[in-house]
Amino acid sequence: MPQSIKVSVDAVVFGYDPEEGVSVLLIKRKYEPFQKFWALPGGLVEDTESLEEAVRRELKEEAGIDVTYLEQLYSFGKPDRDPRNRVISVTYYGLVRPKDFQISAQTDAEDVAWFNIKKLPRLAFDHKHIVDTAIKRLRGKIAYEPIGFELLDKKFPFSDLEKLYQALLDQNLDRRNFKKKIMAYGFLEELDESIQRGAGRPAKLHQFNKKKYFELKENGYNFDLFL
Amino acid sequence: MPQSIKVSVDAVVFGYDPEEGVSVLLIKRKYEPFQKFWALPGGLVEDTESLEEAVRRELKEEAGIDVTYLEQLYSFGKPDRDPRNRVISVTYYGLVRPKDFQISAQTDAEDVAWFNIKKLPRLAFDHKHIVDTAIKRLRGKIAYEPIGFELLDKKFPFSDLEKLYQALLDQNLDRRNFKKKIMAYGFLEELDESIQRGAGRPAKLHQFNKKKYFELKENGYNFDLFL
DNA sequence: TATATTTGTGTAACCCGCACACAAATGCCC
DNA sequence: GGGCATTTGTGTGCGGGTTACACAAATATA
Repeated sequence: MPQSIKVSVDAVVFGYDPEEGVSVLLIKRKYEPFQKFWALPGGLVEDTESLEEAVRRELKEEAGIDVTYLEQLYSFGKPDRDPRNRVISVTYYGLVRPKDFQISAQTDAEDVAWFNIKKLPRLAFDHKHIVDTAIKRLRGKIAYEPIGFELLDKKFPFSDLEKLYQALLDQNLDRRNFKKKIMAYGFLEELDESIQRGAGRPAKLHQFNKKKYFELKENGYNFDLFL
Repeated sequence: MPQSIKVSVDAVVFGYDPEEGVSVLLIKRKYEPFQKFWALPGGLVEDTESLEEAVRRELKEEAGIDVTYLEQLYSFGKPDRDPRNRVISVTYYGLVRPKDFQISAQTDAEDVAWFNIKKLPRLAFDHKHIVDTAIKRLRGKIAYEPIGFELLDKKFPFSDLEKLYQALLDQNLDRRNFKKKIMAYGFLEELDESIQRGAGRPAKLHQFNKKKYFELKENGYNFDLFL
């Protein structure tokens, strides 16, 4: 008896906005099962594409976005996770700057939207579980790799970074110590430009130097930020 | 056109012996492709079993072992990783006490053996890459979770633990500081028994207290051992 | 009996993480 | 225009934890 398992990919795409906090991209299902439920973007892998290609294709097709950072999360394979037939899902999580894209519902989707990770709706299939796994992973990851920058503008005030970490880790950070630690690594550059947003003293813009980061990493540097 | 992708599981099972170092369990393939090549134990997932069940079944069938610790590693899905047809492999890594089992080749396998991770033979498919990924993951993991004990006897001299970490991390550790740090966590108990192996002063036996570990973990303790 | 081997143990220096408060620059309201 | 609210920006000191380091104890072996 030949195997009859389907392979799909699903993506947890995170976005960030200093005002809105950390969000996840969801699509509203047009068809059964779980019609009108919100769900993760994803779909079946085609025979000739790699897993990562499949994810990027689906994200483009279903929501019209390209992620700047994409990493495999976990593979979910319980026999009954899809009521129709056996589907194992290889999941990924991605980071994106929401302002860079105009999201829009395409075929198969009735709607597309960003949801703050603290205010998620009911999700289809085991997608809630997948999102939880992704959040846990992201929290762990930012503690030892500077991927947070993928969520910020190219140039950003330092407070954006601080707020991002606070939103992700759900805890307050001491501004002075945080800046000291980050700047000590040497991959974050302070620019001469400033930006003014609302009230308060203007903030100097900062920029992540990816090349410098990789140089340091090559030389066996390591980056544990916090406990 | 329906999808025609097969799903398999493969396992990187680690074993340890204070004399031999860290080893991986491999099987010698009986059939093409890669006939007579060494490869990871694994095989196609059956329609009704979960991924983890599939791994455990294959390990039992192909090598006659039960692992004490098993965790998902990564899913490999390049279209051409199997020359016959499209197969994506969900891989796991496991830990086992080699002495607990008498490994033996079963159907499909011409032979089964432990190979020191520093002296691996050429491997079939992309299995070399999988093993490398597993080693990297294991190295990372033992730095923040005490899973090393799964590789040691229930009762062991402290030097076994020290040697295990040195073998895994490929670096020397200061005995006094290492013991201080480990014992400070409070989940390792020093017993009254001693053991004598070869020359030298007899060593007191130690034992990992799993229950205590989980208590500590519940209470929000965390365990980063080294940089 | 002497030698080699392995286990077992404490202290002092140093570095890093953490706590902590006030001034500077701007917007906004009156 | 002045005062107030808001946000950014910056340094020091204390304490705890990590690291470096050496010698005695217990046994096998020659």
